[in-house]
Amino acid sequence: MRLKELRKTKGISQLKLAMDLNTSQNTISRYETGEREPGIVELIKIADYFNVSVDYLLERTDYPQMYR
Amino acid sequence: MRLKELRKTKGISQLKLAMDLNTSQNTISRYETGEREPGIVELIKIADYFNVSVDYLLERTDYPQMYR
DNA sequence: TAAAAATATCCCGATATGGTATATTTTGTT
DNA sequence: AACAAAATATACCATATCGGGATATTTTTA
Repeated sequence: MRLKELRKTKGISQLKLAMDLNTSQNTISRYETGEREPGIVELIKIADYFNVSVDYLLERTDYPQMYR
Repeated sequence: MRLKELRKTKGISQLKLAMDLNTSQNTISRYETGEREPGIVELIKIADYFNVSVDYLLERTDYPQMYR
């Protein structure tokens, strides 16, 4: 997950992100370290928050172009 | 999830899909009925299988264009 | 309309998840 | 450099969620 990178770019702390997403700081930490994985709902919340596609968030760059 | 639709388009049964994805038929059924949600790994497997983006799979059509 | 195929659901053990609390690390100030 | 504060990571734990096997139900086919 490109979470840490996106968060850093936005210049916010795990705590602020956590509050904005209605979750807790340690949960964000775990996503970033890869210790835990968010469910689909949370995944979409995160993508929306940073205005990126889920594919981008998941670092899926290597897919065909005319990909729906 | 646009799973049922994709599967139907491909004209395969839940069982065949399950075997191809190394899982069981009831798991596919539950994804399709929305009773359960796949984790990220499974989600990506499914997107790859059908050659679609995760966003498409998740029916995320309503996002800005120059979206990374 | 009976058999076969496909799909949905029940039950259950195993695993993963998220929260609180706490430890550790990093950053900033003097 | 030393200390305080902020930021991040980890331990423990209760609970939720997951997936499988078995089975029920529905749909398709002959």
